[in-house]
Amino acid sequence: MADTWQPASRTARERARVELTREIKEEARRQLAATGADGLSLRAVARQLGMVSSALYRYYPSRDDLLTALIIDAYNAMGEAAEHAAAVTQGAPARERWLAVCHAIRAWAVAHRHEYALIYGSPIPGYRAPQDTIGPASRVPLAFVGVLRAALAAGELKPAEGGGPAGSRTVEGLLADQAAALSDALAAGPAAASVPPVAPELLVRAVIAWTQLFGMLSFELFGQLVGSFDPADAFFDHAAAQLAAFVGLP
Amino acid sequence: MADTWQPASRTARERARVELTREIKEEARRQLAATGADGLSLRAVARQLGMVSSALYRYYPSRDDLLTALIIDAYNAMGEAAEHAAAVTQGAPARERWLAVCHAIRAWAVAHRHEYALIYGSPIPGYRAPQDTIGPASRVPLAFVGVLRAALAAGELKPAEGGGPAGSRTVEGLLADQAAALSDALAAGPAAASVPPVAPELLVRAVIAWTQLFGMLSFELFGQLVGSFDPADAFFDHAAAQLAAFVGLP
DNA sequence: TGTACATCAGTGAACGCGCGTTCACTGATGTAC
DNA sequence: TGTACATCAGTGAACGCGCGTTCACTGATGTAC
Repeated sequence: MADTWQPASRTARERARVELTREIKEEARRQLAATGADGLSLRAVARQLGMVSSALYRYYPSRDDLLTALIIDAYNAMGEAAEHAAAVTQGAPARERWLAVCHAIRAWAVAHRHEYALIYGSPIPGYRAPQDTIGPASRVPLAFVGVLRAALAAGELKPAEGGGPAGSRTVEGLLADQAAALSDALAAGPAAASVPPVAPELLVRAVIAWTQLFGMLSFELFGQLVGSFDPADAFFDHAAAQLAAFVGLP
Repeated sequence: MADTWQPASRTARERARVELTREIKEEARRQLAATGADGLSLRAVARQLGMVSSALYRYYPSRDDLLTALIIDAYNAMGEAAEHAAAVTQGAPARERWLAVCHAIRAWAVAHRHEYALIYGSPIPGYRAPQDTIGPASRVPLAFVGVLRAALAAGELKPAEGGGPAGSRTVEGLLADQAAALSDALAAGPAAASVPPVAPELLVRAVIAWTQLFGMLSFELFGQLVGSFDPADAFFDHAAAQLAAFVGLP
């Protein structure tokens, strides 16, 4: 699922190349974790690996390509954490699964703050993300959608209604269009097939929950909660529960 | 409210110093807006101002001090936008005021993306925020609290209840302690006096709303919504309305 | 199995760049008598 | 009002640093006959 495997890299050269490509990326990730994205320098990576900086160009054509590899890996790692939580709780009540995914994501983020910042923090100046990142980036939201779909299929999900005290705000206008388009894209997606479609109203709620979740994470990791809910565990638990209720999983 | 004024800076030297200190900061802000925080270089600022880089050290003892000044200014600018929206809508229904503050914050953020990233994006590596930032940083949350307090006093606010379909999750344990401490801090704060205290339950809801709001902003400004609700206006409006309902302003 | 040639990984030097900060200096502005 | 001294803004050169990327090269690994 993660890396594509050459059956058994034929020549020693090929084996060495695969290995070094991985080692370079791993050393880069180590430096990223220690210093953050701007602390990442090709020269430092090469130094640590005992090679000369120009040698790295045999493996990554530029610093940006190395960064891209790290970004994709980070998205995949977090996506895998989310998917794993969903898979492990298959069959459990949807609310439990939802919470499990939330917590898995937070756990990953807390354990990989700099990688989190790399993908969800301020954009890196001068860096433009290539198309290859959008697949990995959507694994997290898709994990949530998966849980919601299963809940729908099992009839566990209260139809999006009664969110605020005055009941649900209706989704209309441009927002409805965007939601419908997104819903169509999901229906056409790979994992779709014969699962129930997600109503625009629910989809909007899911996206709200998604932004809320990452808003909390960014605040926690970037130090915005220091004066208030600093050890954020209790706050996060509570908010995640509210979110579950919000998407229809009381 | 913003800057302290020398009655009428006595000597020409003093006047020049005040002015240049401001000009340096403004040029720095211009470069920040153009390139982002790591694009900010003392030498470039000096160049643009027609002086030699070492001259800046008469005004700011180091790059970090200049950065700090920009950060404080950014917090103050956004805080002022929020406070202004609250002030202008004084007397209006609380829900309207809430939405006005949300929109004012977004408007500022969209118009000042790089300044937004400076204060709400990934922490700058090697930079530690001094104490002076926490006052300005809390103006936005305090603006929300102010609106909620007024709503409480006017009896407009439905007591925090019925958030999710299954009713409000209760606030207990460590979370309750943290909320109580925060509530006390607010009661002891400057703008408090004879206004009604904010119940922990409500406070937690307010903080959830706060994180949600900035979660959306970060996603919008940092490009995470590109595939879904890209022109985010409709989505933001909808979510802000949901948030108002969530804190008890249907 | 052995030789001749092609491929490719890694080297080392260099290019060209920009940065933050320090320091001894000069000349103008301010102050005290 | 005028002079003597102190304060301070701005200069220019320098220190010391690190970076991404290019390029001609060498020597080892792989391939074809």
